[in-house]
Amino acid sequence: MLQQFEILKKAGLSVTESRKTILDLFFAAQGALAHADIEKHSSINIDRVTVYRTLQTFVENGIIHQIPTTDNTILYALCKDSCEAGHHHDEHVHFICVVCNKTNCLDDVMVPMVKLPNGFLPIQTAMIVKGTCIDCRSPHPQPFPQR
Amino acid sequence: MLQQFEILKKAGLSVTESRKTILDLFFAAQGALAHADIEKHSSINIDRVTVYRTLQTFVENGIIHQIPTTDNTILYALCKDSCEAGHHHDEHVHFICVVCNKTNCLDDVMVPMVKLPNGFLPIQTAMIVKGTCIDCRSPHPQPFPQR
DNA sequence: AAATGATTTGCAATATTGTTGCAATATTTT
DNA sequence: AAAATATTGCAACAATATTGCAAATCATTT
Ligand SMILES: [Mn+2]
Ligand SMILES: [Mn+2]
Ligand SMILES: [Zn+2]
Ligand SMILES: [Zn+2]
Repeated sequence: MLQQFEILKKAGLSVTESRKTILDLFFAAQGALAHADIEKHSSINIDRVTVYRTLQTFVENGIIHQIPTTDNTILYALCKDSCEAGHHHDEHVHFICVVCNKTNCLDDVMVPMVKLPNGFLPIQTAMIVKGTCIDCRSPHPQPFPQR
Repeated sequence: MLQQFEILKKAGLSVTESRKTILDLFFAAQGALAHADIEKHSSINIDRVTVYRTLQTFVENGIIHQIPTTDNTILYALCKDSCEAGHHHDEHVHFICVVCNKTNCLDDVMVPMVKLPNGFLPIQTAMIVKGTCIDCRSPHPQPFPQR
């Protein structure tokens, strides 16, 4: 209830209904969200355009980070406190379950360093692991794929 | 001239003009290609739909592989010989230059292993490094961004 | 609390990107 | 060369993304 307010304030952004609502969705979500997940969420009625602009603003201000995918989609997930505008600090591994399609931030698994050939100067590294999550291999798996 | 023919034959695919032409593009390219790069290539006149279907077929048959991105796009690059239908074998690092936007397969840089928390069973791992390439830091940089 | 100015939002219009069915064409097999 | 099979292009459609602008909301000042 108060948390979104603080995050937006800290980022120097106006505190609007849309932004609070979308932040809420991220807090409630068990994994990363795509634009479509937000737009099509049942209990929400925010214009597509506003969703686009909000996500962009949040990325630019270090509130959420992007996760690359291989399906013409971008996933977004909440940043940790350490992220700042322009300079993200979340080089953790992302895990995409190929069964339920849920994407987890493995906040405790850092992306390992890797030695690049001469001439390539790294700025940021992403690591995406595809596989199966525990829910999808347990005796009582999720009945349906998520996305 | 003969190479595309062999690749298509080996994959058990019909050898068609479109497929040979698109394969040519990949051989000529200095980096990975997006759908749009192919569709809009000057010296080519293949229907959008055919490009979609060709890329899909090539991926399914281990001729090209996908590279995840963070801009509602999928990049594609030629596979090495070791790739087979259904089972790709190219867990190498990909480098995206943030200046010229060229994407390189670093074929010799393997994606490092990483220990996951309990319950996450990995199948495939991707690693994308963003940074600047040598061309874009040399005294005579590329005049214009590519994409 | 009301007024002011700055920012954000929704709408409409448009552009771009992706999907599907089907007939015409090209390729492979006989 | 003919038959069988697979691919292509077109058309229609669906989904996704971008832009300008007026109305509404939010922050700041009085
Ligand atoms: Mn994350
Ligand atoms: Mn590659
Ligand atoms: Zn799962
Ligand atoms: Zn470059």
